[in-house]
Amino acid sequence: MPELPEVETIRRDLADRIVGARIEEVEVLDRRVIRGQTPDQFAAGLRGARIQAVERRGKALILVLEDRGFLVVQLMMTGQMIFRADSAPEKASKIIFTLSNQGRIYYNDQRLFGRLQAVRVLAEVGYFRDIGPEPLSLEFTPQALQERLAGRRTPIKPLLLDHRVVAGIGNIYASEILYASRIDPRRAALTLVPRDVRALHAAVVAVLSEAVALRGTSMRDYRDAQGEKGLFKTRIKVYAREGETCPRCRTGIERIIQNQRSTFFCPRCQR
DNA sequence: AGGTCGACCTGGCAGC
DNA sequence: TGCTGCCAGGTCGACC
Repeated sequence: MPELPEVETIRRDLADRIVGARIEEVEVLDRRVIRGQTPDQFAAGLRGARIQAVERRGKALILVLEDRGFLVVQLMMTGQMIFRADSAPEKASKIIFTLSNQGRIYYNDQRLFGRLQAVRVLAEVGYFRDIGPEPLSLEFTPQALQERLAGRRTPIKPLLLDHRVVAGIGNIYASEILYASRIDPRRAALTLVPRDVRALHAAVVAVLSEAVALRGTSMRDYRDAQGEKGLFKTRIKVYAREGETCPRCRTGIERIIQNQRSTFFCPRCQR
């Protein structure tokens, strides 16, 4: 589900509420969301751990545990991390963490694609191997982007979804970023000239920054750590707007399939 | 190595 | 009221 802006929103919300608390109990209601360990091992490894910080890398949420390693949460399509003071499990609740501050975190996941791993070092998590730059950090420059696109014959849209190129962009923001930079999603990456790459870089930063400021996009399932929707949906220009008109030129927005995933774009002003 | 595709899951919704 | 098919914020491993 969530892309960088959504995970970052959850990270900030959780950091305000759980840093300094201890995990007192862990109830695993569906073992399929746990990776690399049995539910008993997973729970035993986390019980008693103090939460030192809540971080994020790409779309992964990282709970830093004092002297106990890390809890890495990948929400995938429909995962949620909801913090509540009262008891409120839902049908989709798969793990319940009870904390020392009277609160609970409900890991909810409709489709069960999400995964949680308790690890000693982050390198144990496959997703972090070869992960690209954080798009809202100083390391993400037009040059860094150019280097990662050089020589690639793949269309630019699926490359934006590749977290080894740049971390944290998903299917909604990939379409929005290409619209903002006026680049046709079907163009092979190696056809982008330096001016295109600069425009693309600027759009990545601008779109993701605004989406973070508006607490992400709720198309269907996304909720922040309080269970509230994000506000960026009103700013969406093309995603899921097939047949509506382009805000810039009034041409009809089209939907195509690339690597089995929908892409939305304006065929007139994206070139 | 780079590129593409199926698999993993559940549920909502449109159309008949 | 069904039923069917399509669609969904992601990642990974298996192929060519």
